[in-house]
Amino acid sequence: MAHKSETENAGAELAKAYDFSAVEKKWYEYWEQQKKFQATMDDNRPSFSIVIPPPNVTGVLHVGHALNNTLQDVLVRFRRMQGYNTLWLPGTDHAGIATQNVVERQLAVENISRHDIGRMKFIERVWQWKEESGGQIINQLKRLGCSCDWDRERFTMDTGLSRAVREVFARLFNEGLIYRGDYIINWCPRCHTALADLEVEHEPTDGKLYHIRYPFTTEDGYLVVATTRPETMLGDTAVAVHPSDERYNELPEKAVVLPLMNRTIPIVFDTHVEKEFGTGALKVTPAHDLNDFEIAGRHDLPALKVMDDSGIMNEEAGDYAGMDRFACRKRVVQDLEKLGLLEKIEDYQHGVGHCYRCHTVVEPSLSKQWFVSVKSMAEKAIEAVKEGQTKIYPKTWENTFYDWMYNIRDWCISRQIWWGHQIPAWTCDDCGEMIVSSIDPEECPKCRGSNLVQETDVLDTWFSSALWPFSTLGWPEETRELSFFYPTSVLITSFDILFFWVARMMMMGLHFMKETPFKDVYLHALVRDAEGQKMSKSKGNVMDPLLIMDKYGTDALRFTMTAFAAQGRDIRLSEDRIEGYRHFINKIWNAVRFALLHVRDSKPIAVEEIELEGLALEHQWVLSRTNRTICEVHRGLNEYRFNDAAHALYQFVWHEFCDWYLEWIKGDLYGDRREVITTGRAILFTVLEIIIKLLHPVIPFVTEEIWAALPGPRSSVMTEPFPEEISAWDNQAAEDNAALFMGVVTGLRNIRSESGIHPSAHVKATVICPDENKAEVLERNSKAILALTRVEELQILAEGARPKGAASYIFNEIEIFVPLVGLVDVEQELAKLEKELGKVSQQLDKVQGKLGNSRFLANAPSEVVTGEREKQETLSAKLMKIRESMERLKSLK
RNA sequence: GGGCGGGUAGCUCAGUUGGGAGAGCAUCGGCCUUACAAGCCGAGGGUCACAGGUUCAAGCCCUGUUCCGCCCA
Repeated sequence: MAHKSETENAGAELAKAYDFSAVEKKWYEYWEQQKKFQATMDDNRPSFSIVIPPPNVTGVLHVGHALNNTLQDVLVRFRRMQGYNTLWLPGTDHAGIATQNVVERQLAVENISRHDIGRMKFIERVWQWKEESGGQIINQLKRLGCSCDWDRERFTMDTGLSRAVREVFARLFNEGLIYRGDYIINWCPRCHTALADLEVEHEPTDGKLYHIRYPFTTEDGYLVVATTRPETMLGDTAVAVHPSDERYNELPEKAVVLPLMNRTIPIVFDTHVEKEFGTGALKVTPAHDLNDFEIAGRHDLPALKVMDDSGIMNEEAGDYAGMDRFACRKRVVQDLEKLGLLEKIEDYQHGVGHCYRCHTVVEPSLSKQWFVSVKSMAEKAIEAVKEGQTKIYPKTWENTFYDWMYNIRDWCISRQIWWGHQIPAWTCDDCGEMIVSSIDPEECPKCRGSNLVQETDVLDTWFSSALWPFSTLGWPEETRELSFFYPTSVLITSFDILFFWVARMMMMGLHFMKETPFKDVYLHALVRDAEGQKMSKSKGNVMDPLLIMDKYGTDALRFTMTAFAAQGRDIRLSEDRIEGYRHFINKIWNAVRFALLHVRDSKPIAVEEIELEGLALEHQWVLSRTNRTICEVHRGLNEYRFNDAAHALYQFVWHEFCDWYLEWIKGDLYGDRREVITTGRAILFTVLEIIIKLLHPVIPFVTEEIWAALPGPRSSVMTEPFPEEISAWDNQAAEDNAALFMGVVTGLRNIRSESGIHPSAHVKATVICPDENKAEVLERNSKAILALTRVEELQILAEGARPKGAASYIFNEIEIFVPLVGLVDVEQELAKLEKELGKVSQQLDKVQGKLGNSRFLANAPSEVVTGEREKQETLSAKLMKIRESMERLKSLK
């Protein structure tokens, strides 16, 4: 046998433990350099595409990203290996408010505000910040191993996407689906901008419910209204009651005096008033409450703003002008108290809206804003899901999706900030004409004037994100990319942006591309800490994936994420789990080290060339198991059951390939029969290669390192064909026979362990197996049994006298004995058997109960009945053998 | 108030047309057996939240109760 010299690279010895740190960097650089991630566009291959949920340009990688992007990469690598034209398009989002906040904080250090430097300069600063420190997350995604096509990286503010945004805006405006108007919107007094309804987070807050008396104008008496925001009363223009509320059937007059302001305001009747709330009388503040605004519209009431954009009371607030809204609240309450107009104060828990960016309490406020009329688009999106053009996984989210889409309200898209896509609308200073256009107009189409002033508001960041699946592919141009990759294959994202993003992409995609943007949507869960708490900086329970990768390696993190990604359930992550999967990575590494000792001079057999007929049981078995694992991995990944795929791999690699197969074939490999050695090596090599390929999408780094160390010429495992089902390998008989073999081995090990026989002690064993075929299987594999159990001598008999002083184990109809000359602990053995007897007879009772039931026999399918009959036979045979064993032991006493 | 999800071993969770309760970790016992102590071998551990119903048969289907979590108003 010719040995290759130690210096040769292929098949070189691997280090004793896997050192991921050097390996990860090396391979990522290699992949990037070799352009392995680049999308292909071959006409004769199917396409698979994913657009990344663009992280905020201000973002840093958190565990949620790690989960999200691991799952995407698993699918992308899987499909790429399968030969699809695969595109994973990366990029970042300009994150209007968040980014503006970052740069404003920077300016604050220099003691300047954005207003000091003006809009142009400020935007320059933001771009400068973006170039210097934005997009850190891109490198962090690379660290995670993401195989994105980096040459196609996009940014929501880049030229192409900005063009798409303007195009969409202009078209929707011309179609009448974008309009501008005065409505109540959510205003953040800190960010100085409007927010969409979705951008407001409602938090249960312990507040007060103030009951305030509004006296009648001439008569004695008063109406009592209840409010949680008494400062808004300064802007009240009416009081409303329900027309069928008996308490207010006979009002002395139809007006009251607004306390503190001494203004007479009418009492109106409106069916939208909740009779059960408070006293049933509602103060109406049209400029600061959505419901009130709607009531005012029905009754033609004026709207009076009493607060400015910073939450400071304005001149309409009379004596309270200049006060902060919360200070004003206190003062108003004090003053009412003094006037004897405060009926009572109750503790009251209610949801208070906060800005999702800065957490300031949001103020509903009347304001002129731009809106998208989404009703008709929402209907199409609903239809697309109902018809299955887009499938949502897990399916349970479909209902939530419908529910929200049916109740959708127009989307406020204007933001009063500077960083973002400035709305492409101009007003002619000369004639007042409004011009909306995708390109900058040079003159007013109406009066030919050139004094055009552009709208200062910018668009909601989600407006540009909504276009992501087609704007990134070159729309509005009809590009080759669009024809290849739109609609995308699947969108993978977290459920918490189903409405923010997914729904809006659906609407825009259907509207402009006439086709849903993705065939599937997979919504994954939230990553929580070990206690199930949401991770947050303020709680201090965040786990930094970068530190995790430093400590345990990227592959360990990725495997953990994949293994825990069960549909519909949040992930509780703790370091213990990641550590556990690092052990798995190391296990693979060591299995390969072992294999390399043997396959160095071999090569794997081409799958179709394997002669299954004459193969030894261990090989037939492992091939059968390999094939089933291939199928399970396919199914798991096809159906987004990532955890199933990961568990199938873990179970097979560790507990079948390592624990059984490798131990089993040692006898072959270390034996002296050349053809046995050759076959053993070849099969081992074949299976090993399949395993590495199967694992690659989940754990790309270690598999690539291993792949390179395997003998033979080879390039990247990334571009190897992914293993497909090999149905010829499916072999139930081999699996049954292997189970028999394993049962006997386990029985012997059990006896050794339970009887306290030291692993190095020499023992002999007897197996009584009445079934000829089975006995023959055991006979053929008896050398392996000896090796795996460290038994010296094994007797396999069809029948015969059971040894008396022996420990025993009963496995189906097979009895296993290890004679313990004079050493057997009779009491202990009896106790063991007694326990076993109890278990078995309980099982038998259950089975006999069923078989004794005529309705069971009549109704159950025949294979179930047959199964129960077989079970009955096995169990009663076993029971008999246990009894016999016990008799023999008792005779020793 | 409305909707959704969950309650299965000590912990975290699988359990896909109803038909033998599973995994990982943890625990206990024994082992440095020539790939791996980041390992190997063996073992123990569950009224599947509770109550009822459908069925020959329920962790799974139906009804109710209860607790926890999330979303919306």
